[in-house]
Amino acid sequence: MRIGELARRGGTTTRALRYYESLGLLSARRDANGQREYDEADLRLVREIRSLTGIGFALEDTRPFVQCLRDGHESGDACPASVAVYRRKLAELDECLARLGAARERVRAQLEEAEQRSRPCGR
Amino acid sequence: MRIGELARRGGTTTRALRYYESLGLLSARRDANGQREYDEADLRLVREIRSLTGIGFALEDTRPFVQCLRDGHESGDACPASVAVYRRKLAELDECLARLGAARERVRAQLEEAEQRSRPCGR
DNA sequence: GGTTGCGTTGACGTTCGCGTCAAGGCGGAG
DNA sequence: CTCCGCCTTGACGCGAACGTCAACGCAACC
Repeated sequence: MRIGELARRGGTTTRALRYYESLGLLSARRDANGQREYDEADLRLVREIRSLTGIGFALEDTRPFVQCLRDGHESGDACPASVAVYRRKLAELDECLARLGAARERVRAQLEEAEQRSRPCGR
Repeated sequence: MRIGELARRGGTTTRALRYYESLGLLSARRDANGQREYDEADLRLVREIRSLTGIGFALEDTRPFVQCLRDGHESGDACPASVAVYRRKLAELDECLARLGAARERVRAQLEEAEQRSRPCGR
């Protein structure tokens, strides 16, 4: 299949696919006219990338998963490097959740205080 | 006071202050040499901006608070527009927390699953 | 022959909040 | 005089993940 079909089936755009290629995440054979030619394995890679970035992974973070699939594993997270990314991401998410939770609490307190001031005498 | 002192006392940089001015958040009188001249009220504005951005507010979100102080209110959040930003931010934070919490759960589940596969027979 | 639809590369634009030069002016100390 | 420290404007850089446009080629259809 060519790049347009891969984009449609992968739920993305041709621009994104070329971008992934520029990062070395994807590679393509070329046909007689110099057009990129992909197969089902490439579609699998694209779906892995989109699935992970959909969760909030950076493109760089998807690299071990893609490599894992390329190495013939049936799942992108079957390799230690991928699992390490999971762990790191989990820690990042926990830290981010803590910061946001603290921020939320500060905003909530400020809001409450401001509302108190606007109704000085109860209720 | 001039821009360097305002930056120090406000806990930021001269570059940031000029940037705020370019956004219309800050304004400055000029002395005979064309240099920016600030007073304590300006310092107050800068501290309001820094305080809010420190919580995670975008610079645009600080505008109502700054305007509120300029209008003579003793607190930047004494105006309805500021309180509205509080509410909006609170909602944004809640949504963000929900998304991140869901992402965290997905990653955690993936991680657990991957670890199961790597130790097929328990323990 | 012209149009449509697919592909190609290259390069600039976007968003945010500044950082980091560049090139110069002004005032005071030594 | 030079040097230092402060100030001025203007302009480019950054990082992420592409969007968008330009200008072109190739194949098929009418």
